[in-house]
Amino acid sequence: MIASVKGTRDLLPPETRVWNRVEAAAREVFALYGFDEIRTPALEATELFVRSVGESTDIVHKEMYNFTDRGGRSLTLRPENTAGVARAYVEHALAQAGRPWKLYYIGQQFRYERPQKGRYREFRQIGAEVLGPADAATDAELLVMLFDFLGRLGFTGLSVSLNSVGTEATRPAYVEAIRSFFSSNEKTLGDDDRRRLAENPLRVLDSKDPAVQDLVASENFPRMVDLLPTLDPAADAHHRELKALLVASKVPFKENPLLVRGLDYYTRTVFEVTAAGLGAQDAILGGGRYDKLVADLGGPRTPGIGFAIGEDRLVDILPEKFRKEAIEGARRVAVIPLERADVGESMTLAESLRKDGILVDLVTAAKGPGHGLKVAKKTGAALAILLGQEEREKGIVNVKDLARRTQESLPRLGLAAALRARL
RNA sequence: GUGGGAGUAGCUCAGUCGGUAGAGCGUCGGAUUGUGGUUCCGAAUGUCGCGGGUUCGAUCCCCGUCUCUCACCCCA
Repeated sequence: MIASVKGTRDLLPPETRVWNRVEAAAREVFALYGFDEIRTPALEATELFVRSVGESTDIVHKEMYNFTDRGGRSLTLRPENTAGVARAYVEHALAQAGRPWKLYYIGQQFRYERPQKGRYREFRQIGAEVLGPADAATDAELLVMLFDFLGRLGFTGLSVSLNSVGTEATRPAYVEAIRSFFSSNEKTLGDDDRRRLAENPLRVLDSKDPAVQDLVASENFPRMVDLLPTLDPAADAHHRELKALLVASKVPFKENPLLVRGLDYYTRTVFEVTAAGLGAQDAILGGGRYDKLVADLGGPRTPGIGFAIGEDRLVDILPEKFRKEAIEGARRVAVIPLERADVGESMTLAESLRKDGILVDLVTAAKGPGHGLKVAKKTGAALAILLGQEEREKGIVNVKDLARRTQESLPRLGLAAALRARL
């Protein structure tokens, strides 16, 4: 047997119904906010991720599926989708349109990691990006849209963690402050945190080491939000305006001065939503502003902000009501011809019912009515229509309610309406 | 890349102190050839994850490996 490759999985019915409903809700909500879909290739030049996601990240130096193609090009299966969107923005000179671009995507991403709960090598993300505007209202609107979407899925009690990590201009000063703080506490740092401090200092704020967590939570630990008013008054004003807008829009958020993001391109606003029930991988979505990314990719200096939702994780903790409704879906009718001679008539009947908008599953190859009913029940039909010689001659059908175990004879004329009343 | 747990029938699992395996559910056939879910009878399940070692003999012990799973790392 050939099995699916490590860290990938098949999504089978009826689970695919749930995924489809989630994606349909995303498309619906995002459209309401003026977003359009963008589809970028799963395969990109390796250089794209090196320059955007950043060489200091694990994603780039050990988690990418990259290979050299037959033409000698270094290609990579995208580990995230923001870089691809930014690349397309530059490549197609979208800046020339003189308008903000509000884009969303739904698609597979690939990272070569050890799989665990909520973490796969092939996973799906639903994301949105706004390219152009840099004002706080853009950030706020994006989060309003996000919670509109989450609310539609039935999530309650979720809240977004919010922080500002400053800009490219202020980052070095902040990193310096972090390093000097730890210079006196270096011995409490483990190997991982020592490495972080050297390679990607902001990540130390994310440490799971209790001793380090205590230090980071202590009063004299430098926090970006505290430094912002002096280091970068504009970013500080942006941050404060965003918070005010979120309060006004009733977006549930919590300030978290220790929140940082793993990707190098984030500036100013960063946010994350975590949820219970996902084990150690508890972030269902993350995002932030990336005001320098487009310029880094050779485009015109264009600010941007976006989020990416881990669809696999989202589906994993989806409220039961939404999941149930998606799986049960529209109620269906099974049409069961009793004999071979009844198949033609059954197909005609099925077609006419479908024209009236009824979901019909024609059960062919049934070995007798008993077997046909069994199959109908197993495929989840609500009603079963039995059609044989006797029914054909009388111009009726026998309709069984599979849940109630009742049967009644109904005339062929006006059958669709009669069925709809029973579905 | 590191560490823990697990791999036996389609599914959930039991079992053999080393003598090539069983239950329930499901599937298939029949009782009932135009009416299912109840009941009864019968049948098929499977290189016991894969490879090697020890042994007269390994599903069981040992080693390796793969996959799943949880955690670290990292992140959605």
